[in-house]
Amino acid sequence: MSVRVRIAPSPTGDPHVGTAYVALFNRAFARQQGGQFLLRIEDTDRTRSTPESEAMIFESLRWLGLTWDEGPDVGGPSGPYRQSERLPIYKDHTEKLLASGAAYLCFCTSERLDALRREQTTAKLPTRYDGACRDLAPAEASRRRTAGEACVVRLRIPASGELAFDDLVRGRISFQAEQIDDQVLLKGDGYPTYHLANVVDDHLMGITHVMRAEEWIPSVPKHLLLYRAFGWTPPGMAHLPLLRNPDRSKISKRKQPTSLNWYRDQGYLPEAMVNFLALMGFSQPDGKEIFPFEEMARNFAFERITTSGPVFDLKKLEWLNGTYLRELIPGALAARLAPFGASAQDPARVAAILPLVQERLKRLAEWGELTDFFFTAPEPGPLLLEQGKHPAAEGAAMLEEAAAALQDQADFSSAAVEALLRGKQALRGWKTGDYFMTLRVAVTGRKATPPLTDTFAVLGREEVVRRLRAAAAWLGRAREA
RNA sequence: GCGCCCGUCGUCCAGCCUGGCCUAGGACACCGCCCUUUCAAGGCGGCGACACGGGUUCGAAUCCCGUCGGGCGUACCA
Repeated sequence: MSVRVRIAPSPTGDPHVGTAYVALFNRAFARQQGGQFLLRIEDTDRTRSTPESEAMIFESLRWLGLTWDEGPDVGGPSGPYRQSERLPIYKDHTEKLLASGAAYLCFCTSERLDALRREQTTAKLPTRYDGACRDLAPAEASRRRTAGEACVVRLRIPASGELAFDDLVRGRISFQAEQIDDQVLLKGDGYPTYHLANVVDDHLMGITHVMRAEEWIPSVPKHLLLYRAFGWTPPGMAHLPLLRNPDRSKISKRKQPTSLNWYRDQGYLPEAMVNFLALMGFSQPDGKEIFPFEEMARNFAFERITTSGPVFDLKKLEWLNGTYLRELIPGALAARLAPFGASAQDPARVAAILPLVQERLKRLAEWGELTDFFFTAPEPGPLLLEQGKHPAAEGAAMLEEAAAALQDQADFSSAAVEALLRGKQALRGWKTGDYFMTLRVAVTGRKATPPLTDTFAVLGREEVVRRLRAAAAWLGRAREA
């Protein structure tokens, strides 16, 4: 039987990094096994689901290259892939459960339930449904339902017994039935809860392995009971660790960026993002840390997945991104930079700058701040006074001399300019660091830049001379003041 | 509270299943040095962990028990 796996995100809010994480692992397994990877939208929460959110999920997963074989937008043999479009299916299955007694109708109001929960909490008791409707006579219950009384459908959990399964990454996990609550399966609005929809869909869609986050482990026994009640064989289950904030709580937007949009806008490369996510809980047999998706798929194994929750470390992501950025060929880098301002700039100039900033770029969004002085002359300012131990007068002289010499320099290549400047500096006995830093600040307005003469070559003679003179003039005025 | 999951450097990961090869290895970060006109990149080096306590064993990071710690769940949310 061919492997079929899925991710089942809820379209609420921004596309979450955790969704991409789980998608990656599922897709890697499917790829390795030559199986299918499906995308199912779990939009059973009517109050929180939005089409915008769904669209962003599609978009960001595609951005990461985590595409799916079947899904709401691409179709497939097991559709519909949006749970809101499968309501009759859940209804039918609920009726079967009701008929067999595996589930029952519950007429308790949410007010009563809330009060019950409060009492249990203050009494330090486990908060659970008290079973008020559990033993209603079926005939009586269905009469009340037909009469229009509001109700939900609850799963009837057996009074005792062990519910266990073998997690593919964690081994055997078991629960005692008495600890489990009679879960709601069908809500008052006729929509299924996660538990019902998830089990029914996974079965009907032929899912062979459920790989999802650790937070779902406690709901497995309910699912097991559902599979049993329907007479179905449960799929293999693998629970991935939960991504964590630096304080080790479950990753959340208040403590850490979680939106895939944010990572895209910051200029993290999708391939770096995928590689980084793979590093969270997965490792290559040879210890290699930089590898593409295909290589992850090749070596994927449940045994290679870690059980403890990894902290999402932005620092390491940034490093990884930098390594991917450095490997890009110039044309590719220029294309990636287009959305970050480069598309509005002179392509020839951009191309000339690229080799100078490529190894200094950690995120594409840094492009602007790293290169603005190539496009706009800096305003001479006090930073000029801070350079070296020479007085303002001498600084002005340095700049004037450099400007004069450069003005007559026909060959403006980096090497030629460097030779000229070094000659000047040696002749005058100026300290190397002092001299070049003064020139640097004069021409770029900052203390950290790509190699100076390379920068000069890109800017061109006219521009460099103009900036040197402007800075010298400023220093001259500063001396008078 | 109750249930479940987890516990190796600050962080990610290797080692654990199949005890000795571990005076615990790699990566990020940090610190220092080298290269160097600055910043990067690169090279070299440093700092730094088996949560604790018992047990099993000739021998335990590895097996068992307990304690402690962290996390998740405990919804007509997923």
